[in-house]
Amino acid sequence: MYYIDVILPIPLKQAFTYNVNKDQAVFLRQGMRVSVPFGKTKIYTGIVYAIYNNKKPAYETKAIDQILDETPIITPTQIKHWEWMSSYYMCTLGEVIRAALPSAFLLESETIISLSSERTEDESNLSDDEFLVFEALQHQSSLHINDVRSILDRKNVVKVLQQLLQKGIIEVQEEVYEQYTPKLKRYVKLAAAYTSEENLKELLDTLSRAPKQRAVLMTLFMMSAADKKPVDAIQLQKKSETTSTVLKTLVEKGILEEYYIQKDRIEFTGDAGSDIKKLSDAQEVAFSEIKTAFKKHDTTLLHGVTSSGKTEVYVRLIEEVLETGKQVLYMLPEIALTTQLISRLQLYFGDKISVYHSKYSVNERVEVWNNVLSGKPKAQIVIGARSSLFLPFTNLGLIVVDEEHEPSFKQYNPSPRYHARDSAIVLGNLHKAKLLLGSATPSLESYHNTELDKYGLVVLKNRFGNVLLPDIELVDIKEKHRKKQMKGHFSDRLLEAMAEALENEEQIILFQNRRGFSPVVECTTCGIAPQCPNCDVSLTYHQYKGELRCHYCGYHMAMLKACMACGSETLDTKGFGTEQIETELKSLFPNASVARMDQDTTRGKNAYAKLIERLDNQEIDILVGTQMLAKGLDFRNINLVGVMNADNLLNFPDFRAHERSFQLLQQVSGRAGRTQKRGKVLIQTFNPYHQILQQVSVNDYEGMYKQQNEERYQYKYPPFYRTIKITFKDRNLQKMQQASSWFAQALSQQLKENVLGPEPPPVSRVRNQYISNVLVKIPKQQSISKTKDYINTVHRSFNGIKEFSSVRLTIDVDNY
DNA sequence: AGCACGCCGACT
DNA sequence: GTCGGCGTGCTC
Repeated sequence: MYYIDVILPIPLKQAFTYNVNKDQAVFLRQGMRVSVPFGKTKIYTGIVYAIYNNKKPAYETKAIDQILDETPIITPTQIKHWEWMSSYYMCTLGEVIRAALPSAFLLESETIISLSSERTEDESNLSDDEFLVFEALQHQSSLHINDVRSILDRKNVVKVLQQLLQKGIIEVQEEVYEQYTPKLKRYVKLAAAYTSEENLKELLDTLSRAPKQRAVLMTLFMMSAADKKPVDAIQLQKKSETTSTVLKTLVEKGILEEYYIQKDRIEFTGDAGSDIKKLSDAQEVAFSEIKTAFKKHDTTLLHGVTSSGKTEVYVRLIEEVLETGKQVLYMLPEIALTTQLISRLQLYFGDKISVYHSKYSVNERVEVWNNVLSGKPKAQIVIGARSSLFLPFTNLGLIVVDEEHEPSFKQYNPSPRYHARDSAIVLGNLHKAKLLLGSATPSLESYHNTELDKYGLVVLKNRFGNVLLPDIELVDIKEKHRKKQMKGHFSDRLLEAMAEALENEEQIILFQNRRGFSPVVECTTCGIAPQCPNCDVSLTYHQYKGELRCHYCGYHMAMLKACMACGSETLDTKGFGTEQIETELKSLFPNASVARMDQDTTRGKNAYAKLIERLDNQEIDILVGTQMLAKGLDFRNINLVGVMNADNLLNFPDFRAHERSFQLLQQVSGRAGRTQKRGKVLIQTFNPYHQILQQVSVNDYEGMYKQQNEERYQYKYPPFYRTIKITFKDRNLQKMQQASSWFAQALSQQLKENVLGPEPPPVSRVRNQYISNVLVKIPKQQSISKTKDYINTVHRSFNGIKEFSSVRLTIDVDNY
């Protein structure tokens, strides 16, 4: 008897052992997929981890269902990388696998719900439950039955789904086995029987009374004579100006033969091979400095101010690596992965680029995966979001992590809660590849690492073409309020600058880090704000639908006419969002065309691209938006950027709030004045003397770094201490509190004062679940892996306590 | 995680 | 009397 250990994509620590026969054992390799029965009913896809015949397990083994691959789809290097991830981020290998493999690789024996592709019905006549499902599908492309159960918080969801199906809102997919379907293209050729000249002549004679069919044949001959390539059925139909019926008849008569060739979905057809732009002197210096740095350090940080032309430097570096025949991974945060950037890179590298991120369909992702695995030239450069680091590289030479400081490189949910930048560094080591981190505002950790000489550092101080950095001015709106120089949320200073810009036919960007109309509705009589019944937050007012919504669970209700608590009609809005700015603008500048960019307006597939296009065509004068604005927008005609209120960024309750504010404000400012004319940035704030704002206004990254680093040291935060956050959730408040206290106590037996909490987060209840956090701080000299071992030990004993079995627990390593 | 098994309340 | 609620325990 032979046995294999299989890793299943579920959050269970162990591998599972199945028996196979000798033939299977000889055929199987580590990294192949098998489908296996699991539990009473389910069939799962698993990855073969080990094959052996000596040690018989103590329990009965089941036989596998079938082998799904001819050759491994996962490389040994990937397995090593994933093992590191699972131990470092304290999750199971199965969870890593689930995140890593394109879902088409994992067969599902379940119903999958997605939004209908041809949706005509509007969403207004949906019941509450139906709307919740609809809303959830806006955020993730597909749901399982169980997701729907948890969203609606009840078991019987069939009725709701049937309604939605009937209304044409959703579609369901049932039990797909192998989900990947190759795209096939239809070709035609002359049947073998007619290839001899005699037969052909005879054939043409018999067709003399069928001129249409004859014409098709003649066109076919012409086409195959012109270029010796196979003749595409659709092309033939077009060229011979005929219908599909005629073609079909010819096939049915046995004169033509149809055949299919597998085709790649992603095909780059534009012109490629544009010459790589000549680097400016500064870029050239940076380029050679990077190469020098790489001799000493595998990882180097490129700190270049906004629009200093970092991309061109990457391009040169990539070009050099390509010449050695190695693969390149270029990672970007999801939001920065715009068509603008991709097509720019395609100009240089053409069809050597593959793109990999969440907007791509499962089939497209499988194709990229296979191309990378087999080292195809068209996947020599992969540009992608954080999940692209799971691809089966065989020969990686360089990883570029652009916008290295972006928080979206860290995955929060679901597990594995990995940081793509840090995981990329490990991946690079495994491949002995070089790593370049790039940012205009590096994260404190990375900059700190350059100070410790762990990373190399290369600086690009000036903007490309010596364009000046924008002039940043702080506007004291406390003062302006006092002097009654505010119109709504606009200071006279901002209005003045806007009027001038409009006069000059320049475009304006306004930044407000909050969507919706106004976050809180409050009764001015009794001071009570409407709360979400499921979560511990106030509801947000959305004007366009006349609704109050919860951003955490999706709960919504009609806007109130009177206060629920005291009945008086003195409801007022507090705080403000993008929507309100938009409304105010319409009365302040009735002639300007205003657009809004936030999660609500960029929901559809092409909405974002359309907005960009309109902006590019100067159809928009003023663009109001959230942080989405900060990335990748590169337009010539924007000279004024207004930040409506910097304070809500600075007051965010997180130890990184100041660093993040600096980064975000710098990024937003970078949108202004990308041409010769110097850009202008106005930042409205109640607190113009805040250190961070002062540092932003004079572009003092170093100063910010020094000061923040000092604070981190003082308060024992990263990069000096590492942190691990353990979260407890339960519907029952008491149980949750008991469980988290027990855990914290158990931890502090050994970790002493470095265990903080349990402490409820700012939003302490979401979807009727009470939440509490325990934070473990790890001093530099303390072993990280030993600390984790200890946490695991405590976790195991915790799992043995029956009273706590309903409490959900998650562990987030490096929770920043 | 997912699922079955098993034991208690509001309905035909 | 049943349908369905979620607590409990197991999965090679």
